[in-house]
Amino acid sequence: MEFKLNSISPDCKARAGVIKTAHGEIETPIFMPVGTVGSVKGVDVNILKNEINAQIILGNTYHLYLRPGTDIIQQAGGIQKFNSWNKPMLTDSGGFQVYSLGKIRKITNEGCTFRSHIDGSLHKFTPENVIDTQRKIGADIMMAFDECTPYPCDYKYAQNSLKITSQWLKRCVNRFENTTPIYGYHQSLFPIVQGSVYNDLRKQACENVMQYDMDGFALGGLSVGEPTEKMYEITNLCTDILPKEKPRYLMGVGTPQNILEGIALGIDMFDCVMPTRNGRNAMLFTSEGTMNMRNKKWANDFSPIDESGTASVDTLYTKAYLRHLFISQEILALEIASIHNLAFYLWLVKQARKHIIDGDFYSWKNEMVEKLGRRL
RNA sequence: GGGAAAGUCGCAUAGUGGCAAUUGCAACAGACUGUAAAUCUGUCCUCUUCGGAGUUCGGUGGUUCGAGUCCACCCUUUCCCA
Repeated sequence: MEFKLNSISPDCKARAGVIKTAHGEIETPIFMPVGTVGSVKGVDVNILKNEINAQIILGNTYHLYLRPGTDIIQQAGGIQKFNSWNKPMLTDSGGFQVYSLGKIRKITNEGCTFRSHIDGSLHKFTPENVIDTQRKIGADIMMAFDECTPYPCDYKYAQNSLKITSQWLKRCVNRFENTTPIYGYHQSLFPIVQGSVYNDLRKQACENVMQYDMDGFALGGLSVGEPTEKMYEITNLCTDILPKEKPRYLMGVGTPQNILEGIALGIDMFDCVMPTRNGRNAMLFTSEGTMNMRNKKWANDFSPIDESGTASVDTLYTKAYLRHLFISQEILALEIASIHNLAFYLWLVKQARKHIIDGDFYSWKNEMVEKLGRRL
């Protein structure tokens, strides 16, 4: 994998670059739609490519391991063939499930045992088998196995968790370096910086991950409930330390505002379930603010969903119709909202990139953030 | 004409002497950040300084300390027999 920086903002840390992977190029900063089980919920691959202009999507090791299982994916020739996406993919390691499945998992130094959320069966994830599984899934970017710490998280817990995550990283890297891709193309491994909201732990975590010459670095354990300012503060601290010539990925972030601020702080990659999940729950993000499409005020608003939207659904359908679909619990509502939100997110990062290259990102960003926070 | 059953907060339901009154739907809001989420939460008779206060269960009377619940009559609806 290659990363080339095209330009850096004069008045903040925003960067525009290009990541080259075996499945194609990714222009950064980029938002990566989440497709946990190998599918971006409610959105077909053609729409993802042609309407949304997605360049890379996520999959999840834990979910794909449980279903359909790595055998099937291997028989298909890797995840990009299995889901017909055939473009860059990234798999999360299951580290987030260490956090989100808190009640049905147990962490040890060795790894983490999970109860399947599907049938309750017991499964053990270790840094080694998580790398093996990600090799079998075949994403271009694999994530190290970590513990995404909860918030609030006391210092002692964060410190101990970071110790485990660091040990796991060492084992992940070791396994990564002693295995080869199954499908003949290069796969990268991104370490994850943890350390909760503690500056010294984060600094220590950054220095720890930097000892490995990996293709990119991620910030994890943020946007889990901490104050937004804290998230920015930690992000800023980390991007000051992490190597400039490698992509930085802020995991699980976030709102459109979070993404623009993240870009200003030197982040290149983002992913979040928000555009799809909130879309399914009737929330639309637009350049003028957010809308709850279930609200009565849209009942007879026959204006386009988003006049300035880039997806065809934005001008094809009206707000009143979309509200009707949500109220009637029609599956089409979820699809339209997901397409709109993802197209908006991808439009947003593309604009950000353009303004970074043009050199006026910072002022544009401030203007946008103000608008994005509105409630329509 | 004769007989039977039933009328509860938008709709549908629960309730057979201590209830502002069950549940579902609908309605109206809110939440959602590396997806156990097409999910979850709240409001849903009126007013409220959120402590409460005031009016309710087809209607009118009555029994009772107390009635959606018991009694009488009336009104309405449904079904059955002529």
